[in-house]
Amino acid sequence: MKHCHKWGQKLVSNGFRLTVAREVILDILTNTDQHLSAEDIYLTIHPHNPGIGLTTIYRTLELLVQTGIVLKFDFGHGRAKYELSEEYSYKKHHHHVICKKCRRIVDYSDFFEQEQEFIRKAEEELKNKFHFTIENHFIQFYGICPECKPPG
Amino acid sequence: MKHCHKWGQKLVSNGFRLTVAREVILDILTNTDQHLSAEDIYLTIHPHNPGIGLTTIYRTLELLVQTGIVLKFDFGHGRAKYELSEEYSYKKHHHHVICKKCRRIVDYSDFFEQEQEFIRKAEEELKNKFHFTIENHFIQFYGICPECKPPG
DNA sequence: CTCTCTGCAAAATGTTTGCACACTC
DNA sequence: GAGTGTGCAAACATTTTGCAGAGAG
Repeated sequence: MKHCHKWGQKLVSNGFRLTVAREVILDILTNTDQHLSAEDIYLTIHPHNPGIGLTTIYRTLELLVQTGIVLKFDFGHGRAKYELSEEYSYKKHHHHVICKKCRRIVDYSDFFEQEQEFIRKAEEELKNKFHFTIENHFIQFYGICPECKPPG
Repeated sequence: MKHCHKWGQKLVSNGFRLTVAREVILDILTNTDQHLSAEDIYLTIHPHNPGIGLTTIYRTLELLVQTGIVLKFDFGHGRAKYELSEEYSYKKHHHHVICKKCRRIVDYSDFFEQEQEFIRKAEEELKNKFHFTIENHFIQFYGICPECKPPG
């Protein structure tokens, strides 16, 4: 067993078991650089682990979101997408650029200094003005990618 | 008839008719400061216009999104929410702060200068780096509102 | 008279739940 | 054994679609 992953400890310390299904799902999420839907994960897993059903995937993802290991995104395309949260991912914190036509999602993490500063300040301002405790933020840009752009 | 609304002209000039159902739906959207789901609109309309069905509302909203009159939001709560786009709304451009517990959505449009500047620059950068044509952006902060905060 | 728009009922889609069994501690 | 975790099938909620009729130009 490879309890070496940070998320393994997190799960166990939260009183959950590190089952095969959960390991497999977390492995997929760890080794992809994409944003996967429950079904994406199911299809990836299924050839090697036909025993793991869609239900388990949904339940595991919900668990992982609750535990803060995974982030759930809604890009408005009818199905939720999941990715490891910054703390458990090799990827840096990033925002998303989404093509309205082909639905391609591009990560964008080359923030200029201003961006970090903006977020920090915005969260502070929201705290002062609305007394919200901000936990996270989603910044998404929608547009047309070069491939989908009409020629000319 | 009150063809006076900006959206009336927009619809007609795009080759669509300004029907009663469409007018009613647009009136609701014009006169609310909330983010309405298809069902919200249906329930608001129904007492006065029992003839307008949910299907029509969905079809109208889709039409309005295509035409750019309405923006569709997905806050991850299972149903899409709609509001007039800046161009057709009395409201200023704004971002959203969402309570994770009670799902309350607060608009937030008191941008400090930095925010506008950040968006302008980000869009420019995305254009240069990924050759995306950016059409709009969604900035959402998630957290816990004061009412939902555990006391103490 | 044509073409858009609409309601109804049915379908489709993504997600959740009930239940009985399997597995771990 | 007690309690967690799971698959299957069924339930669910939201949204979409087929079709035939109503209404506008």
